[in-house]
Amino acid sequence: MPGKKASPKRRSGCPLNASVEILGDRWSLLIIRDMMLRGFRTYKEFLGSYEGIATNILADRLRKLIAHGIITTEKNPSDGRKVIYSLTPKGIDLAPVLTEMVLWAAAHEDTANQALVHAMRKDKEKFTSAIRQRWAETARAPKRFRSLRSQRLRDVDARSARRRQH
Amino acid sequence: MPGKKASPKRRSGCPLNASVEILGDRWSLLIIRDMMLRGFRTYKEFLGSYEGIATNILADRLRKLIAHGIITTEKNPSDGRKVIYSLTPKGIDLAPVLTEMVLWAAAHEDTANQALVHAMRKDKEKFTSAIRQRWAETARAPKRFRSLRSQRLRDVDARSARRRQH
DNA sequence: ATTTTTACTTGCATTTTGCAAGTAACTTGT
DNA sequence: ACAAGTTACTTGCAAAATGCAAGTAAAAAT
Repeated sequence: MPGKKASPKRRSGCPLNASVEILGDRWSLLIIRDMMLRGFRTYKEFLGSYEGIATNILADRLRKLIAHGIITTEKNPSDGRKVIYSLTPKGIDLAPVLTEMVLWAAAHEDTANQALVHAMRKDKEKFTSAIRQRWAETARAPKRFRSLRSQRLRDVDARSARRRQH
Repeated sequence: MPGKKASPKRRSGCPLNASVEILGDRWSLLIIRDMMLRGFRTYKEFLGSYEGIATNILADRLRKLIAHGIITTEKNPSDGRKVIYSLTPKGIDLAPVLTEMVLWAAAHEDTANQALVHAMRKDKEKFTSAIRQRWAETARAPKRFRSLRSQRLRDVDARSARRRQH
């Protein structure tokens, strides 16, 4: 397998350890969520997400996700300021991880977003393949991300407006 | 639902955010792994695990996992020094999360433990229910944890001996 | 030409992590 | 009974990661 490279200093060869070293922080998976479920593709969108990531942390996490081959960047040809972030196949493959984490929390913690949870619980396979499908579409036509609306993270959708002003 | 309590200050109601706030660090899921897959139940065993967690961090993580209802403690009646840690149903329900994280890393990173990965990939349902089953057994008879041997994390099993001496 | 937008970087305080060295309660060996 | 482990931690301190506010450069809009 050509793409598989071992990180120079990993604590162990255990696959779970690899996952935890790559994704085990408070922000990386939320960025993936925003891309996968909300169709976010720009720095500004990530910054505006409800949980309120700090700009330096966001830059750092995006850099690391790129380094791990989970996302890629390209310039927006119609607007030279914008950088478009996309999920790679490796990134899209995180859908099942995300799904299980959502279902676990929904089952055991007090959380919002019942619509999303129901959709996931009803048919995991269908849900993850829908994400895959939708992402493949938007890769060609980056604008349309409408079809997921009804299943989106409502509380996050509600107001992305809680960002610190300066 | 009686058991579901919201953490006082959570960044958002999104279930993924809840998971990430509870499990999103470099150690918590490794402790769960050691309990679930290796049958570890004491502080000393966790300390000796291959990745080499620091003792103060371990104490902190165990405290937090208890606070979140993922594990519980009881004293070993035959040896008053020992504390026995056990997974709660909430903790056992992390098996699918763990499984997907293992499969993701196995697919995209250079990792060891092909036996475990094959077993998981072949039949996820079977694997997680086997863990559930096995844990239910060991809850009654804490000693026997033999049946998982063949599927265990080999590199972790290999030598738990790399602990810093002082 | 000036202002605004976008994607960042920089500096600094706070928090978390990691390492080494204790310590208290209990058990084991003599 | 008593010294010597064992076990499950705690404490102190240095290093790294995080979070906040402010700044900057390039491109676009006015």
